Amino acid sequence: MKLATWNINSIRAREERLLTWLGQEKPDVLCLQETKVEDAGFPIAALRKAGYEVATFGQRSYNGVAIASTQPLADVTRGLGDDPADDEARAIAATTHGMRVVCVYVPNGQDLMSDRYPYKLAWFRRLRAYLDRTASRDQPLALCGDMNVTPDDRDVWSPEKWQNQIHCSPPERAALAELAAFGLIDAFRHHHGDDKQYSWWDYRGVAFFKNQGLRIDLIYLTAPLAARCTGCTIDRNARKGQDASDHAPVVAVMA
DNA sequence: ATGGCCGCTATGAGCGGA
Repeated sequence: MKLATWNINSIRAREERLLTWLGQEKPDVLCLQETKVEDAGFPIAALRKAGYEVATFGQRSYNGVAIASTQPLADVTRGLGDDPADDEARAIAATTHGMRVVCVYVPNGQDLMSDRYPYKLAWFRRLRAYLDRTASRDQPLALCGDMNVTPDDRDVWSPEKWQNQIHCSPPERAALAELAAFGLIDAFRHHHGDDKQYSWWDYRGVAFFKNQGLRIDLIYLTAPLAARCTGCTIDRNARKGQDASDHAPVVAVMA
């Protein structure tokens, strides 16, 4: 069973690329972030034609998450369910292929002085509370998505340049660690020792060519799923060429 | 030191992204 996550950076701008990738990689479940479209504009028919059921939680212009699966999606929930005033579409969950799948797009935070920074840190606490409230570390659960934080310096092309910058600040890393303390294993790190591989590269300049990236797109697995996980890879090829998202897909394989 | 690219929008410049 193949489980993937991909910050697609606009589902409408990336539809053809996504369908090509699905045809090549054939994941059983795919979590999408930054779909950037309201649900009515999501290309559900095209995905259905490709063999996927889809649950969406979108909004205009920004954010937006979705889960696609080759099997039915049950018990779909949208948002974190704790704050009706927060209308940012950043979380969707569903049960499929015998596991609970939680797909998230964590707030970027902009910079450490922005009011988006405390919102980001609070969002991590809310996500942890959501897991505590709705799930168990003993169930097969995958938390996938764009965490917008590098877990540690192995996930940063230049820790010196990025020290205390957004995505790398100690409070963000502590918030991510506190989330993982729910009982989650970073599938990529679990299988790759100290490898420096990235899932995002800046569009500007030669960042991708020079492999100046960050690993911020993660697949977290509870122990029952991690025990079945035989590998986790970052599909750097999907970042190549014209009209690529600035993020690469991350793929985990479960026996 | 700064910006460099990209997608979005009751677009034509500004915002957010990371």
